[in-house]
Amino acid sequence: MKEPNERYRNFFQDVYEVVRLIPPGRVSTYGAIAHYLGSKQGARTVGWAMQAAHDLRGDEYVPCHRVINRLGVLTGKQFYNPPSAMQEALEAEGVPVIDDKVQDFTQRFWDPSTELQP
DNA sequence: ATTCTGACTCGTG
DNA sequence: GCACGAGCCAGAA
Repeated sequence: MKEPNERYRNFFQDVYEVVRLIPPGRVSTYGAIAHYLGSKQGARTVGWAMQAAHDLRGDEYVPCHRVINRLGVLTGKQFYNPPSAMQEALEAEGVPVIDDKVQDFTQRFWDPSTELQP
């Protein structure tokens, strides 16, 4: 995963890989992914990566609907078309969403640093 | 090159 | 519990 000679680590590509590893029915947060990648507070960059990943299709597809903020709110739903697509995608996987908030967020939270052992 | 913004998060008051 | 400010990184103007 990590090249020993990489000066500029592609934050985006790393984010994509981690997001792709999120199991269906589980959700993760920007901060958790950023923390797993080494940045303590680079959560904004993760969100930016999601926006860039919005166009990816096929093998490059990234389930960005499973990535939400730390409060369990679908902050990025307004970037979907239609905005309700994100909520429906989660509910289709068995994740109940009420008022743009994921129910049982703590149980469904998937932390790569914890669930994904190196 | 400099400035500003943003799918975020944390510490204070 | 809520509001404000600071920190971090990538891209656009």
